[in-house]
Amino acid sequence: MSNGVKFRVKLPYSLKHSLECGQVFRWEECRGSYLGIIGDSIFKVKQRDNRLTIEQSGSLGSKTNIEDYLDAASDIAPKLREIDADENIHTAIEQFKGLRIFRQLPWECIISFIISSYNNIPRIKAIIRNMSKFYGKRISLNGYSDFSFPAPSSLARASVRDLRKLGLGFRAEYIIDSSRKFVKEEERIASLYEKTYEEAKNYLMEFSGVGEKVADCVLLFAFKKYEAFPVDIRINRIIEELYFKGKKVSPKKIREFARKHFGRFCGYAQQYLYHYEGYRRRIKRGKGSLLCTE
DNA sequence: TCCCAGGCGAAAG
DNA sequence: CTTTCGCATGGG
Repeated sequence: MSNGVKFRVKLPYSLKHSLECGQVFRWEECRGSYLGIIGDSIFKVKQRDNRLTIEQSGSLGSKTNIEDYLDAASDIAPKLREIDADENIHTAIEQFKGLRIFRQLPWECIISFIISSYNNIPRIKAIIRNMSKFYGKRISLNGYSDFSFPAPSSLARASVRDLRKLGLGFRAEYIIDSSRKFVKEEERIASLYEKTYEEAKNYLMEFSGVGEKVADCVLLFAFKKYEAFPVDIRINRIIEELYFKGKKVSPKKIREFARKHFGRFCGYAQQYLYHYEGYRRRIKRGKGSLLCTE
């Protein structure tokens, strides 16, 4: 069974760019719609102009607030105006008009980004699929079937051997340790919404496998801390190239530069630049003919 | 065979 | 304080 819901969004809003920019790992394009899994539900979402049509598996009483997750109620134009500090970011904003930062569930976000470390996106997705298959439960929507994200208690009980078999590698211990901590301290996690960026970051970095970058991803993608600027290899590279003449710069310096240069919503700048960097690389590697930005 | 991937933690400088 | 190194796994 499924429930249909419609939302009006304030443009610019791009479901496509938001789902494909690398902030989420469990969404797939499917004949003009997108199918995704959040918590115990499968969602099917379609955008037509300023309207989102959403179907959800399970009951209406489900605790996942999809409108909030999809950032369907806010207007990003003011934020974009604030980060629009130069020609580079301006181009990225134009290129991916409507890209939104969603609001993910803290649990799923923490685990997903622990898995993301020293890894690539196709493999991150595959590992999360595997994990869900073995530690989640079967769920379905309109004949389409999949598995829920594993519950904290399920992963807390897993063994290193079993997790390694799913391809987690050296991250298996991180996942188990962090799951146990999460189970013990779930109330503290919820309280992070009211904490400052620094306080919340210090706490998140107590989790095994969570350093500065992963903590910043969780703060940005699950807690709406838009001053978080996650610096991974791609962001490091493109900031060096665009703002430091290609000279080597440490992640710490990159973060400090970004916070000053793009302002209090620098997390949004990060996501546009991250997606923009991937776009530029694809053009360079393959079909260099279309839409060269030089 | 080498290189890379949305880094982290521990060790060394 | 900053820099360096090992880490599992799979794809290009």
